[in-house]
Amino acid sequence: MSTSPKLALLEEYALVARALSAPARLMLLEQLAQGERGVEGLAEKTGLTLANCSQHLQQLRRAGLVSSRREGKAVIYRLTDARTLDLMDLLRLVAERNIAQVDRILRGLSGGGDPPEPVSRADLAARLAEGSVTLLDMRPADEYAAGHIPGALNVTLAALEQILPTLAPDTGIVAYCRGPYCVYSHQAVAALRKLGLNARRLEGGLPEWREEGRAIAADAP
Amino acid sequence: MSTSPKLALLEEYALVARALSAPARLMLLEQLAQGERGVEGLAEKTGLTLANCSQHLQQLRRAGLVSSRREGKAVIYRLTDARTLDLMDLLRLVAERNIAQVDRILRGLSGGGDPPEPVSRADLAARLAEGSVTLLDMRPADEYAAGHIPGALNVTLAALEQILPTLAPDTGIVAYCRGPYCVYSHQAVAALRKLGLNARRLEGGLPEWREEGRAIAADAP
DNA sequence: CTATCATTCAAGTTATCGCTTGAATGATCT
DNA sequence: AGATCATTCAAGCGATAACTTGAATGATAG
Repeated sequence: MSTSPKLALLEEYALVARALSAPARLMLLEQLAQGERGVEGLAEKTGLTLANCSQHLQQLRRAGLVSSRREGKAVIYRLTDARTLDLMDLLRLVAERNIAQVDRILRGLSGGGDPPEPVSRADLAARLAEGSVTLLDMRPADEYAAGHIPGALNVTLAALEQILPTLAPDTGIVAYCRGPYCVYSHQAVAALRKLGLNARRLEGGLPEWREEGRAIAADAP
Repeated sequence: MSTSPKLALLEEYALVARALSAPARLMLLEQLAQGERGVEGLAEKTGLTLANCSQHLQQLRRAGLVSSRREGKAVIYRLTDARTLDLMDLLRLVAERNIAQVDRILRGLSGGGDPPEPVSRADLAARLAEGSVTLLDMRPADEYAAGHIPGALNVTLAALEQILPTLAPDTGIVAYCRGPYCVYSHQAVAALRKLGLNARRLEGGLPEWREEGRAIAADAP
């Protein structure tokens, strides 16, 4: 045999890991976790050039993390299955627990202080049912339109202060965004707490919410 | 800020993935899953040169996957926690399900036919308790000595045929080795089935067995 | 069939990785 | 303290990865 089967297997496992080893590809996966998309849309969202984006996507496909189908002239990519999300999540978990630098960055995002515990998805669902919470969706408008948690208000970071007066002052605020890799909800919570408001992040983001089979609202396409 | 916090975070997550993206480092992790070890021992087991092995270990440490402590002049490395094992396992799972090449290699290891379903650890424990199984430990003798499943017979692949006559002919045979990355038990089962014996692999390996809190026997050190 | 559009391929450049070799630490032992 | 041993650092080499640019492919629309 040319190379031992054991090494051949390890090469393949390593290929999967290597696919996850570039920030650009992690960004692509985060986008795909929001829902399937064509190459051009992904390139635009991530700021990659078209050709570069296509190459990254092919690498992800070789690793089995994403799949694609043709639709007219467009090629639509999507996460192969929920295991891809699991892998990303575990990767993040290991980094958060074991790498000091990650802790520093997260602390910086929270404006220095200790960030409050995130709200679990079950908790949020319960509080939404009884109407005792203001829910903010911090993602770009097009992603909000493609699907969001029912009752969520779509706000950008920049517009955050402007909508504050319209909020009921005594309900808690929960912010969410794309998911655990996304920093928008961190930044929103930091900004709100600086203003003395009782704000917390949702644990995970929209993909995790959807994965659990919870309700999703979407604007007509 | 020099680079955005989001990118900085992704760089760190990517660092963890990159640590898993070289076959040499996966081998090191497989060894460390057996138990902690010094650099020299790891170099010997994996066939890496000392300096190279040390560099790989440092990369794993930067990623938070392994930790180290000094003991006299030796530096002992170990897996940081069970999450490292989880990550390796998920990596393998994605590769097995989504990469056709992996299937081909595994089929080749099983001698062409469809490999039989592995035996679960709970099943094995039950059958060991009632004595209705012959258990083979296919790892090198020193790893067997450092810890093995009680009642297991230590055999090398080469010596497999010689010990066959000593086995009770009507009990099932279960083989295990280092864990899911290890091919010894695959090869043992293929060889035994070729001889018409009822042999199956244990699901996972010793690290998973230990992780579940099951009994381990060890020779006196 | 030709034109068009989204995507992919191919070639080239710069940076990084994995490995080797030889020297430098840093903790023990006499 | 000096010698010894395990490990780490540093420099150098060949191979590979990421990104850019420009051309090729493949499906649709006219």
